[in-house]
Amino acid sequence: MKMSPLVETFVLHFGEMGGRWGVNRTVGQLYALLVLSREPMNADDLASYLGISRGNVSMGLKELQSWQLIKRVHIQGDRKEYFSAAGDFWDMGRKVIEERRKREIDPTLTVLRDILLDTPSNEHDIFAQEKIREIHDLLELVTDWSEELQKMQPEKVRTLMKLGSGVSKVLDIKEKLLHQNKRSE
Amino acid sequence: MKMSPLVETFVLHFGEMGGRWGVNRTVGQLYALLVLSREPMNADDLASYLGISRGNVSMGLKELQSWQLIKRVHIQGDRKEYFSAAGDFWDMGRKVIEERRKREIDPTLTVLRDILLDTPSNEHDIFAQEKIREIHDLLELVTDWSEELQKMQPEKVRTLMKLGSGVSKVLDIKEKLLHQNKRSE
DNA sequence: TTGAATTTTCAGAAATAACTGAAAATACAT
DNA sequence: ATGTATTTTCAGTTATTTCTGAAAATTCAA
Repeated sequence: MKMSPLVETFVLHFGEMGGRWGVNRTVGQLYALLVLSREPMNADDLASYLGISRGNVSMGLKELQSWQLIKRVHIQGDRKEYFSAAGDFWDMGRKVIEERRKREIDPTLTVLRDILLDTPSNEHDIFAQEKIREIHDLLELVTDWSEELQKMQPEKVRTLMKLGSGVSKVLDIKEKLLHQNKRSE
Repeated sequence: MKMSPLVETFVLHFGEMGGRWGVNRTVGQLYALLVLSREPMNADDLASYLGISRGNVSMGLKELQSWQLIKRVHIQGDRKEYFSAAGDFWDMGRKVIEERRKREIDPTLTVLRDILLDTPSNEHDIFAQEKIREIHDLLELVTDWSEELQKMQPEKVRTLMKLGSGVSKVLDIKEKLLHQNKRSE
């Protein structure tokens, strides 16, 4: 089976990009194809469209499910399993960020915390530990913040982003209000 | 030459993580080692500490320089070139985000824009194009915002992050002020 | 210049990751 | 239970990435 040129361009590009984000080409292509199709698809269709083996599709779908990016769909009178993209692209962004944090940042924080518990034994290790503390604190700040953003309603986040550089001014306003309160206490 | 256990733990872990972020293990290790050392190091030292070939170090240093994460240092009376980490870890975070955007998001935006210029020829392509527009708009919003953050002073960004979920309240206040102004016009 | 010290390059080797396809396992209808 | 449709697994193959080390290029002092 063949994809339309429009779909094909998107799917192939997304496959390449998938490689850069933590997933392999196939996983990227599978997801792209499912996002663009209104109807759910089964593994055979997917393999045929993408020109890859049945086994490879199975692996890819398994991974996408573990990322909760796709969902199984049952179709009346068909024994095959069908799949479609779960949620919108905003959800997918969230999932990817969350998952990457779990796999990349969290283990690092754990290692850094362990290192910080040790007592440095010489001049050089004291310096190293200071640097590591700096890195640890920054990573912690960023992950905490990203968790907060995840919890906020998408609409709020959108508003915040649209604000652009205006956020700077809003922060100033907040500062001013704070000082006023202090003075009136 | 051997690293202290403290340094070694950090360097090895950073190497692993480097693999996940767009760089290879060696590049990650080189950077980690340079960050933790007060004195600049030359390529031979680095190769010896990390137990890798001279050529590999040369490649790695070249890449780190292209990312502007390290700087060359000349040392009096020594013909060897020395290197040290450029800027603090905050800078490095910025560089990595910027570089990744250039390599991963920007090309995608270009492709998506091209696709959006086409006129869809059937029902299915119309649906696909709608989805692609959604994705395009979100990616654009996020990249624009990330550019804004890059331009802001680190201190401001830090304040914003520390605010955490409080940002939501600040946004509400801003809304209220806006409405008041409108009413009083 | 010449030559020694140093860095860079790159072909081939080694290590890692991705993919295929057939066999094993599972799910389901009768 | 039995047979068939379907999915999953995984050993072996292929493709990709990373690394080595020796040769070529560069830098610099004399």
